[in-house]
Amino acid sequence: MASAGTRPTSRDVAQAAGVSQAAVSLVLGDKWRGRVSAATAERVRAAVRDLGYRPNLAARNLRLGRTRTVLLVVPALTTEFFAGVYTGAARVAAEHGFGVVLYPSPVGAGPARDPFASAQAALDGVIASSMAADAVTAIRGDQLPLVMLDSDPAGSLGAATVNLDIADGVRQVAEHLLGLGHRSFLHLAADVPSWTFEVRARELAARTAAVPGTTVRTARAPISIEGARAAAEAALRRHPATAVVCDDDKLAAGACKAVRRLGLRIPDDVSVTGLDDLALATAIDPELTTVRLDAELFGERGMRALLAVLEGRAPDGGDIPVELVVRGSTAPPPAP
Amino acid sequence: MASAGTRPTSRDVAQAAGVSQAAVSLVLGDKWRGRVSAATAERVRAAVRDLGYRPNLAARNLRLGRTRTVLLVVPALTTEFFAGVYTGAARVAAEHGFGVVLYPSPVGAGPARDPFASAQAALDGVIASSMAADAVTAIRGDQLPLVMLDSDPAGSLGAATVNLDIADGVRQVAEHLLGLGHRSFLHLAADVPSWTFEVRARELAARTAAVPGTTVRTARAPISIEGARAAAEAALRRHPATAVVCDDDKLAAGACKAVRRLGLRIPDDVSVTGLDDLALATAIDPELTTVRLDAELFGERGMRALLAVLEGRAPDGGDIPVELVVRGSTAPPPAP
DNA sequence: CCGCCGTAGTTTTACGTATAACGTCCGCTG
DNA sequence: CAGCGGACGTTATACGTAAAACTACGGCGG
Repeated sequence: MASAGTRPTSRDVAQAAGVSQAAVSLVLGDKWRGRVSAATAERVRAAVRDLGYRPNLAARNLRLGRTRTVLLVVPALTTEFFAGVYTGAARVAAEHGFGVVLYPSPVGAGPARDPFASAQAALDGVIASSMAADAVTAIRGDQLPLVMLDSDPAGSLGAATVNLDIADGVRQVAEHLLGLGHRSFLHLAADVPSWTFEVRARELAARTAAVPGTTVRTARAPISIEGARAAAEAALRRHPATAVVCDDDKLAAGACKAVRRLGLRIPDDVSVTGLDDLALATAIDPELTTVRLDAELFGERGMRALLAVLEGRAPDGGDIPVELVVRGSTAPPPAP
Repeated sequence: MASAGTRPTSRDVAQAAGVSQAAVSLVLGDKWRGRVSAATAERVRAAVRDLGYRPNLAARNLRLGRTRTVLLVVPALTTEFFAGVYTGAARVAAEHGFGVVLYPSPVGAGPARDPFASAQAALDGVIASSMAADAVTAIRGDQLPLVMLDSDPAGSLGAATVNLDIADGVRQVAEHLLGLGHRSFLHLAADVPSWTFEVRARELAARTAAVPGTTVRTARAPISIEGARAAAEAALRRHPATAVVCDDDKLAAGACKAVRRLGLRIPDDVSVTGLDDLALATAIDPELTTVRLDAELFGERGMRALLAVLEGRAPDGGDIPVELVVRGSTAPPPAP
């Protein structure tokens, strides 16, 4: 019996059950068939319960050379989007006996201190949002299996990638607004250097360029409601537009405030669209026309891709489809 | 030199530098003064850089018997509040060489599967939100140092607690509304069994009871905008009120939608208050009068308390002050 | 000249687990 | 009846690190 205050080890269990430490390991590892009698196995399990034994994970990880733990690197958790990503990833991970540890990259912290130093856990692999890419560069030293979420397939450090079909989402938004008759756009862009935001800009430009007489101006804003409000208000004051296309729902919420400040109504005078479909989208009035992203599926696919890499298989590709959700913030432009 | 594909160990470094493994450990642990010459130490560091050596954390954790990692157990990450808690806790942790791992307790998952099985990391301690208390009961088996956030000091499983002064926040809200002249209240309560929500109800009842002629009715709602809207709408339809006090900002956003659905205006006909001061509070129109909680300080204090417990010191008490933020959603009630 | 201390290391051990390798005993088959 | 294989274990070892215990040597005070 271990002295009080010390956690019991498998050896303590063995002693209590009157067997060797190896037998305990076999029973707990469920590898005892044909090696230990059922009666002995039950005696071991009883001793485990009695002593409240829990295996020392550090020792197990050392012995096995793997941890069955992966790190999910996300930008700051100020949006519930990554909650969904985590949920999806964690579910798939659990099905395969893995755990997921979250590393919210300190926002704007530059090329972050090594995430491993911070999340001291020993890891088998990493899933990283491209929005936290600067934190990930530190990972390249270690040759840990890596999956990038929403990253440029070309320049993704050679890692596997899983992407949402953002281009299709922007296409749907553009065609919805063009179909309503809008011809003058403000693109409220996120002030974040990230491939996925570049895709938005590129696709919007391409779709509007296809319709003659259409103008698109761009304003950049930090992803915060107040920052977006200020940027949108300034931009609209200089160059009025009938449609404001925002890179995400938070920016759209700010844009709505800007429009109202200018004495205009939504959607009668100005239409506004978001992207994400957060809770925020239905909290504001009118509710936001936006693009729904399936965050959980995103996380699931990310985890599946990482498992594939870990097992030496090729991750299966294919972008994740997205869906336009039309609500009350879009309508035909006012008659001239 | 380790064979390609294998991570170099401290022994590989030792061989490359022409010293013993122990010397490497001394140099890396910064305990070499008087034990290893400066020249040799530099040779070791060069070898570390050359080989790209990184210590095996599993081995270190096993050897030291501690991990310098703590677990932060939170309810689902669907609010940015816990992002702040994490940030604060992680900052303090980093100052002390600790890392923080996040475990978002699966919402409504009942007495959760052992969080350790999920977050496979070996841990030195746990900080847990009382809203994820059911997940924490599993922890009691292990005698890990535990700090509870916003938990009943009486029934907190004997763990240290750190609390926000929620009672004071509710008091400020009540006096603000009573001062404006409101006498008929609806308390939109969170449908979550948690001590901190009980405190809200108790304090609101106490403050309003002090003013004759005041009525308070209670409606319970799940913490989601749509759920809150439905609950508030039904409650207001049965018993009109001039002030809706909500247990958090999300509920308040739903309440605002309910009020508008009933054809009433905010704040002219009905005042609404929240609690949290999330981004949501300033996203809606009018902006929400609410109580600002300092999430980062909360996380900081939680981590400091855990460090105190780990070092055998007594955590210093004292609730964290909160602050009423008056915005556009509250005004005097309409004249009768 | 002896003992002692400081410097500069090395050798050895322990952390707790998983598993390969090794023993027994016994019943059965050829 | 020799021998063999399955059931039921045990013994021994390795994972990579940190640190205690040990070695060796040069200089210096008494």
